[in-house]
Amino acid sequence: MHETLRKHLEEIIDLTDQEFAFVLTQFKTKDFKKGDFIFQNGDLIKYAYFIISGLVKLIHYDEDANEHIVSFAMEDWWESDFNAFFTQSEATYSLKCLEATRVCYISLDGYRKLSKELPKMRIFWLQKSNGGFVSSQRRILSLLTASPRERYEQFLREYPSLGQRVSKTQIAAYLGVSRETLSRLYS
Amino acid sequence: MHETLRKHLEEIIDLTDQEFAFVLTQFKTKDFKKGDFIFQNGDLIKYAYFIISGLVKLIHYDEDANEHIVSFAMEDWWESDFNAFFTQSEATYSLKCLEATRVCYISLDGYRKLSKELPKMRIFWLQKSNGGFVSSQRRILSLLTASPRERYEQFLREYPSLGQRVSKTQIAAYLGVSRETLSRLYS
DNA sequence: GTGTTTTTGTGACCCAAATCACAACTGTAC
DNA sequence: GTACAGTTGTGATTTGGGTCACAAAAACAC
Repeated sequence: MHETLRKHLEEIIDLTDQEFAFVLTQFKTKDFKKGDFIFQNGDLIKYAYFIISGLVKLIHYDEDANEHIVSFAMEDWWESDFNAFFTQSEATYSLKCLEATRVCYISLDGYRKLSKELPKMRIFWLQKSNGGFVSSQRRILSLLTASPRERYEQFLREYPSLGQRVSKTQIAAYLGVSRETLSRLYS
Repeated sequence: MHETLRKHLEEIIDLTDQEFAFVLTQFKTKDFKKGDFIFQNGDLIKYAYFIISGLVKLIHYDEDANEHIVSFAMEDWWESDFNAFFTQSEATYSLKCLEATRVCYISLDGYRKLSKELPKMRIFWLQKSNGGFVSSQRRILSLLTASPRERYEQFLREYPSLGQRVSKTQIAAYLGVSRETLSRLYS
């Protein structure tokens, strides 16, 4: 099971068995059921989560309790309220499971310890962070320029598997359109 | 003049005079006039830019040649088409000066050399990258949830100086609304 | 299985924002 | 100074997408 994590790390950096064993000392594993919250808006965020299996959504509730999806995350992705994690403060987002999900999670201390004792982890995290930044900018551009139909097509192109795995209601909340508008796009 | 860069780095990491001197060997400086392009859509992106003074916009042109502003960047900010920079490929964005602008720029080789010889530079870049990611997510949320008026207010709160420095037309292209709609917000 | 909740499609209606158009008001160049 | 380009406000008109409402179809619980 930890092989998933190892393979993920080794896409970017090489690790000896000892090094990986050390990495693992900083992680714990936990299972969540469909519908569970990994954390909620207002919680103190102690951990960053690596998803071994399953599917989650990072959401924000507006004043009218409408849900907006900041991102989906599935197998092999990292997720957290990273602002709250790095500043060890309270979440403005919530993380909710769309499927039964298994995660490995690490504390900020663990994160720092790994960075310090195993400097190549910083290379790993830097690359992940850059990747996240670049894809956020792509999403901003999509929201600025594209019509609902185009956004939906981009979404399907970018995450083909999610087209099936996730309800239209969820996709609509991710694209920033109403459920009804999304429904009418392909009719 | 290089003091701007040094102070900026030292907000995150400490540097000796020698270390900073080494950092400087990897940078060059260049001046641009108002209206100049630092790079354009299609250019091979060799550099990342640190802005010493001035103001630029990172833009994308859609099929109808309408301009959409992905981000503004001013004194003390980094900017580039980071995807193109890290993969040494062609820009999908353009970077244009809204004011006369002086930049320090660094190549990907320089970036790597610095990271290697001065590992704390990785700490610096990781922190910058995380910051960029977090603020992009905030912008995504704003585009998903907020009305044009709210987005404008958030913009003024986040970048009070830009409210004066930048024309309404530019702000509208950043907020994703038409010039006319923005104009009607405060009348 | 049956009953209940969630998801999806579709119609009717409405409104916020886009678009088009024009005039007044900056600048800034020479 | 005059000329010219860019910026801003504001009206008239259109339209894409939101909202409300309801029914069919899946998914889930027990």
